[in-house]
Amino acid sequence: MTQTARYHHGDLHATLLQEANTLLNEQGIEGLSLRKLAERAGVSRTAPYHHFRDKNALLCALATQAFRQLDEMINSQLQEAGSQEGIQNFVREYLRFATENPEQYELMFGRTIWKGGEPTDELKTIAYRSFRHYAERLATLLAGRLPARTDSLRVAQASWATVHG
Amino acid sequence: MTQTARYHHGDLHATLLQEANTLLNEQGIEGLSLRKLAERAGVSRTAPYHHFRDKNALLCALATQAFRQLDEMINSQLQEAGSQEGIQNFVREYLRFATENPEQYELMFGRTIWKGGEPTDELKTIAYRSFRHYAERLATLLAGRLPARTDSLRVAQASWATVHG
DNA sequence: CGGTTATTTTGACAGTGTCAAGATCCACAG
DNA sequence: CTGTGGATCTTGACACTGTCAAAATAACCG
Repeated sequence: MTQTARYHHGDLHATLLQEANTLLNEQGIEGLSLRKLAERAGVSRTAPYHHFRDKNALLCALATQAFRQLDEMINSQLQEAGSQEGIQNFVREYLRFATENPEQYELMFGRTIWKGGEPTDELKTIAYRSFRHYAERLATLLAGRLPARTDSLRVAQASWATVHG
Repeated sequence: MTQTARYHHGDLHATLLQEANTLLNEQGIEGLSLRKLAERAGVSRTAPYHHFRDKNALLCALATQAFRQLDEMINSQLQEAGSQEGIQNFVREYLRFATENPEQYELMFGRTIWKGGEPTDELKTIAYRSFRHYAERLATLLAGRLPARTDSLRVAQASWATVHG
């Protein structure tokens, strides 16, 4: 629906993303090669190039997907915005995402995309949007404290430290 | 002196480390290939393998070198341990190291070594030692505050955030 | 049916890390 | 001085990787 459907393969675009995700979880970010991916999808080595311009584009698409997922998680929890311990719950949920999906997390914030190759415009917009949602969410949860911007950084750093350790 | 000297090349071990460092600064961590390195050193592709078992070993050696440098910086500043604003000075110096040598910093703390390949024993010991020095230094500078461990983490996170942005 | 377009494949190229065998050279024993 | 040994380096090869060009195939639309 997002692109096309049912040609030779069926829907390679989706299949590739899906298989790339499992490959990412299995072998880590550096174990993800286009050729392995193509083989898993049952197509030839260069088939993915008609759905993603680059390997970088593929990684950006994966990261975008993960950001969407994170965003959804954030927004879904927004309704049960209790008061005090809602913060703990929120942070816990955020950390859970980071620890349960370490590879996607690395992909989202790591060097591979943001330093090496240029991130896609789509990725940039959704990343910034996600961060904005995140900051707003935190600002809502924090009634009287330091400015929200500072605290969001704090939490981001804490989650990083958690993943790091 | 550390290993050998003056055979065919002269002292490849040192030359390799040196050239690898400049290559690291020029092309970043992923632009560092053993073959380019060998070409720069004026030797054949597999020559480095008699001085470093792996590419990973080479990277670990580079990181070890950088840790030594950091350690030296920390210890050199230890003598002029003023009182209050000595902390700021220390942090500033630490951040300066991180921002002036971003590639080495990435190598020291980044994923490449600590996740992908296993770090060398030498690297691990000096990394832990460096961290210990760092923590002790901070504990000395902080008279009455939170326990030192927490604060050292804070500073580490801040430096990471700085490099990240 | 024919043609246009989307999709996929085959072949090729450059670059990477790494191993196995051979060549080269230095140092030191005889 | 000479040759043996071990350190050092090179050549050749293999299996990967990303990526491009050109050909082949299949679907759609008129």
